[in-house]
Amino acid sequence: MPEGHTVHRIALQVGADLVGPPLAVSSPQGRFAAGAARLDGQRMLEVHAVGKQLFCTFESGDVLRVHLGLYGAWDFYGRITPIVDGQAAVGSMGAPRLRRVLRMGEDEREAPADEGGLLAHFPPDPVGQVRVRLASAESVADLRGPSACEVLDPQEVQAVVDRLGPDPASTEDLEAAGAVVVDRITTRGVAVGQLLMDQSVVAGIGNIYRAELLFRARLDPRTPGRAVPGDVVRALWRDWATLLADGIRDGAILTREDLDAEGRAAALADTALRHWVYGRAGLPCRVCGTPVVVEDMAARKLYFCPHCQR
DNA sequence: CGTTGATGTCCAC
DNA sequence: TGGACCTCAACGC
Repeated sequence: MPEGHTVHRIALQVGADLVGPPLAVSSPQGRFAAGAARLDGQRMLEVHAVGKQLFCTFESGDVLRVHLGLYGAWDFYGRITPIVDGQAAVGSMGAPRLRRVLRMGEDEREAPADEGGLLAHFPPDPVGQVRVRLASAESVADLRGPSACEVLDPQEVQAVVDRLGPDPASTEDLEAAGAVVVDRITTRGVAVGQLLMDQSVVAGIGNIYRAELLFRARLDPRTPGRAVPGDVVRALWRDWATLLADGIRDGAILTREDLDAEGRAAALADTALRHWVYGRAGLPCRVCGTPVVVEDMAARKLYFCPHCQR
């Protein structure tokens, strides 16, 4: 579920509803009891995402670092402020609603407000294994299934960030960041398909964005980094910035630029229509009709069109 | 109702 | 390189 766009959306949601007031921080599951006790009662001053990492800074200077791993998720309850223009902008007229979001899958699930009677009472009882609950008087965020959840000091945060490549959604100077990515790709003998997944090369790309970026560039994922022209890497970086911004806006990975408004709406409603090649092994390439290939690359599934991507 | 696999990363061998 | 982590939807029977 979580490629970079998801984590940036979570940062926006946490920022909208949990930054500011004193928070009750707990670990209903118990596995984060010590960390929760350290944060309990503090205000969150700031939250931001870098790549797939989420950082929440508290007034003591403690920073909560969360990585969702393969199947982590946040559930929000209570006041949930709309975060994105269009459907509903931060600070727009859109009224906050009682609902639940960000539950598994590429899609954000908005469950009926009364599902399972969860919202009959507020705050709702934790469901299942909740590693951390952040609760204000009006909003609750529950974290489940993360691969990382820990309290760091600012120096430790900096060390984590320093190990990450650029993230276009947390970088002011896109061109300078692009130069870093060009250097980190064009000097390596490793396949470009592997390098795009390497968070120390460029941050936030996961298996779907990897496959789709390479298709959009018509680039063979197996090409060694040093065999990819610098301007092609530069274009990949700019395309990543575009796709990431779209993903943060849409709450979904929709990479097809061939769709009209109606087609986009259909694709947002149906994962099977969203991608050029990801998840389409054996199905005809949407451009040339050649069956899409899937093969293993560094223990992950790699999808590509053997005709278009040469 | 049991099995499988997934948008990720780390660690031991 | 393979397993562990830890969760749940999708699928098969």
